[in-house]
Amino acid sequence: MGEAYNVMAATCPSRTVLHRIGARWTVFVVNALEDGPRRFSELKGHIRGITPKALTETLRSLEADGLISRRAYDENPPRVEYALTPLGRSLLVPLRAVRQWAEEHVPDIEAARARRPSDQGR
Amino acid sequence: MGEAYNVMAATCPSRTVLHRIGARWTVFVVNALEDGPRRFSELKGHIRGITPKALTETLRSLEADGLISRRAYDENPPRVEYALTPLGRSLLVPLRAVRQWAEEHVPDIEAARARRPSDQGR
DNA sequence: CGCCACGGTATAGATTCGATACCGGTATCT
DNA sequence: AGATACCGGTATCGAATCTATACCGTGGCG
Repeated sequence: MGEAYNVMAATCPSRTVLHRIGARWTVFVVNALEDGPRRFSELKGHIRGITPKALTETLRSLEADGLISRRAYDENPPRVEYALTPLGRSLLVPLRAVRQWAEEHVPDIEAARARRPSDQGR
Repeated sequence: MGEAYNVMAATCPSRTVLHRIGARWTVFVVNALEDGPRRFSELKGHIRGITPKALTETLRSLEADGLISRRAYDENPPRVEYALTPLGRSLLVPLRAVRQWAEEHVPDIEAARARRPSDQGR
């Protein structure tokens, strides 16, 4: 089953998969699509701080990997909707857990950082 | 309770937490420590392809955030052991799920990439 | 006409990353 | 004694990546 691939092997294809998942904005975009399709500028507004370039690249990558779908309507002003595919929805499960962990453990991590002021900035 | 923080807000501290989790090698290092303490060169050998620089930086960051502990023994040749803290162990749960997802869905993603040869390289 | 909405591109500068070489201290081999 | 090896890292440098910011084309509307 899941035993055929091993992320620890340098040449394993799961490496590139994990790399994509770990890319800077993937967690945000996938989480932002959990409630259904969204437009480009909705995503840009919801994920604060993302630049249009970063959003475009993330969406293109996720689309190439079959995690999201892109649907352009021939209207004006233009309308483009992005949605999770079933595969993307299955990824949402572990990524939502990561997001929740991050939100829940902020105080622990801030406390740890405060304990080592020298490393604080990074 | 996890409601106090929201990763979608640009200024929310959970952002920096999620950024750290999503850093290039974090998933690998945390997963590599799941079975107990390991030495620097054990980690380097186990996580194929990681450079010493990347490993050092990842370990320092995780230590600063209280996710792993570093213990240096005064021996020769030198010995340094890294281990997950309880906090790090709690992060292992969602990260192991991410790793498993990656290993399980390699075929799906490779199929999706094959369907769009133009975007394949990235 | 003049301006706005939308879904992006273009460009440039800062940051991070990876590959590779090297280091200090001690034990062990010849 | 001298050479060599082990361990846990640094140092350096060029390449890849990310951010900020400005801009664009199409078409509708007042």
